[in-house]
Amino acid sequence: MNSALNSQQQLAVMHGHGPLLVLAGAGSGKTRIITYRVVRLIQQGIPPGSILALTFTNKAAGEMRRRIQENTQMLVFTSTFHSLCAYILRTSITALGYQENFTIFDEEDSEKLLKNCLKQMNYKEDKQFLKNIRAQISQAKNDNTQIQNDMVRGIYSLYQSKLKECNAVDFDDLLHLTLQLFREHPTILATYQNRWSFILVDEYQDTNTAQYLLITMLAKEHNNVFAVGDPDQSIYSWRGARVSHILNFEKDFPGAQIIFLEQNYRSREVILQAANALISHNESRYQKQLWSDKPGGEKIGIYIAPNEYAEVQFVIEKLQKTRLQNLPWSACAIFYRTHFQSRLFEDALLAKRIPYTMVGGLSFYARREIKDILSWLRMAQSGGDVLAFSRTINTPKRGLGEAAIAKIHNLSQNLNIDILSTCIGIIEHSEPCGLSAKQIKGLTEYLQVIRRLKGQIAENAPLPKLLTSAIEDSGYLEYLKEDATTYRERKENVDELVVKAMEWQRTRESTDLASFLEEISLRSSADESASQEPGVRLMTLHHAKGLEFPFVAIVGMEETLLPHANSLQEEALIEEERRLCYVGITRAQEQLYLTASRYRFLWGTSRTMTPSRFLAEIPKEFTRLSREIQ
DNA sequence: TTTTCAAACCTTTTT
DNA sequence: GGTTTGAAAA
Repeated sequence: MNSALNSQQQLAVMHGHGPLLVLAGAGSGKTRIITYRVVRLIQQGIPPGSILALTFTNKAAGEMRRRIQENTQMLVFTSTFHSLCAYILRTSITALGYQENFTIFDEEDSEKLLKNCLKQMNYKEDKQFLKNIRAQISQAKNDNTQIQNDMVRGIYSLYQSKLKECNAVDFDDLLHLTLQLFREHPTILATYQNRWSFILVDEYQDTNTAQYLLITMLAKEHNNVFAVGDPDQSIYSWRGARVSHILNFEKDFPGAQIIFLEQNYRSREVILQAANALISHNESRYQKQLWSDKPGGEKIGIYIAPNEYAEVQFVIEKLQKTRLQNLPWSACAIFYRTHFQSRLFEDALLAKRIPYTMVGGLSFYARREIKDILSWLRMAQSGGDVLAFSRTINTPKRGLGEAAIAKIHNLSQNLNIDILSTCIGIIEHSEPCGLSAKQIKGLTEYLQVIRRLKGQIAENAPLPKLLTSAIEDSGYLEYLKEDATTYRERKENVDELVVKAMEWQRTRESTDLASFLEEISLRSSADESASQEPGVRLMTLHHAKGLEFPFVAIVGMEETLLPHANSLQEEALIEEERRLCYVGITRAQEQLYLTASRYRFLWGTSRTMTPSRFLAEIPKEFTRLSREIQ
């Protein structure tokens, strides 16, 4: 199997013990190297259970696990950092004062909770402020730093205690609490240090400090870290990723070796030359020159459109031309900087009856009806989940609005018991709470549904059954019918959820509710898109990382879009935008188009746009101008 | 408590 | 430009 590898790749795959950093350019077979190395380790007699492979998405983890299994018939622990942490916390979180059936809050949940905090502390609740505080809390957790500002620190501590009350953790907590767990309980850390003697990390350039610390802690015992990454593809600094981790590797892991992979197996030479030229405009970077053994290729098509409709039209024409060369639609991809740009392309593709799939965007599991249904299960599983409570208690209407929820919540604080127990207390022990007779009746009905669900969970009822109960017994289906305009779509989604649950149950080992809910909360929107689906791919440049397509169009190549307006003030941010553009370009195998528009309708008015500086940074010899305008 | 309508927001990227 | 949110009326 190693015969297909070049000498540098072989060195990496055959590497023995000790830390190794593979600086791998775009398309140089990064992920393949990790997979091969794991296979090699197993063939050498290393127990599969002592290998840990970390990837950026669940989808990548799944693919790697599958390939390793195909080659060795062995199962290896492959996961994202977040899934790994959820796994560790699931068995040990009680040491930190949470219950082990904790819930993982998504963005929406944690934002709502933080908003409650602001309200309670009488701070203003406007979006800007909320976003700012949230970013600071997130940064503190990901950077492993303290918050300096007293006010923000106060909000942070209230937010954390509310999370604990809900028996919930947010995304960043998964990393942060695992770090805390390892620090405060060295014996727990030791079990994992002993268990995983070989640690492999993909996309190392995008690890944040918390993730970096986790790796160093876990690897302390055996010092076998195998990290693969490309500093030129670091595009997540806004999420706390630090390129310094990859640049300091030799210092952090003494005795580390470094291997460079500079042969690109993906793109035509002309595309690669353009990419090299573009990225060389970044001041702060490691010099490297990627080369391709696929000579020539069609020059890069550049088109500056008079307006956004002409831009869309141009891309569609090129798509149709490509289609004539017998390529499936799924061989084509359109990349854009921000999600809202997808709209025009969707409309046009729909009109032309060209099939397409959007990667990312609103996740299936983020839809309102899906979150409502899942909240019933969350509530039945963990009675302290205040957000799940307020989501379910009055949907459908039971006469228990915001005021009633506040009363129940107050009582729960006074009695110091969770929200569900409080409700039971009100009904069964007539705990005084100031609710009207009608509201008491509503609450009784609500509890009956929760009780039935709890009973079914206790009896280990199959998941689809649980979901159907949550949908039907709760009166949710009737509630959906109230809005005839959305009923059909929502009903379809709800049915789809049951189907997904059946599928899930069929393919997993552990089929309990907790693992189902956990997997859903950790699944990113990028994980959902099935790669077998037909159709042109629409996605953001961030989503494009790790993928490749024969045909690529990067659209909206304009100042304030790419580079984005928010990055124009700082050179470091512009360099990250340039890397983003570089990632996009290096996804293309055969054909690449870069397009911009002179005018664009934004925020309700037509605005004049300037072609992106990145277009000018690509030497003319690699491009051809399509249909010159003006 | 629920419904309705005007104002406010939006458009960075995500595990 | 379209959607979501909040304050006032029913």
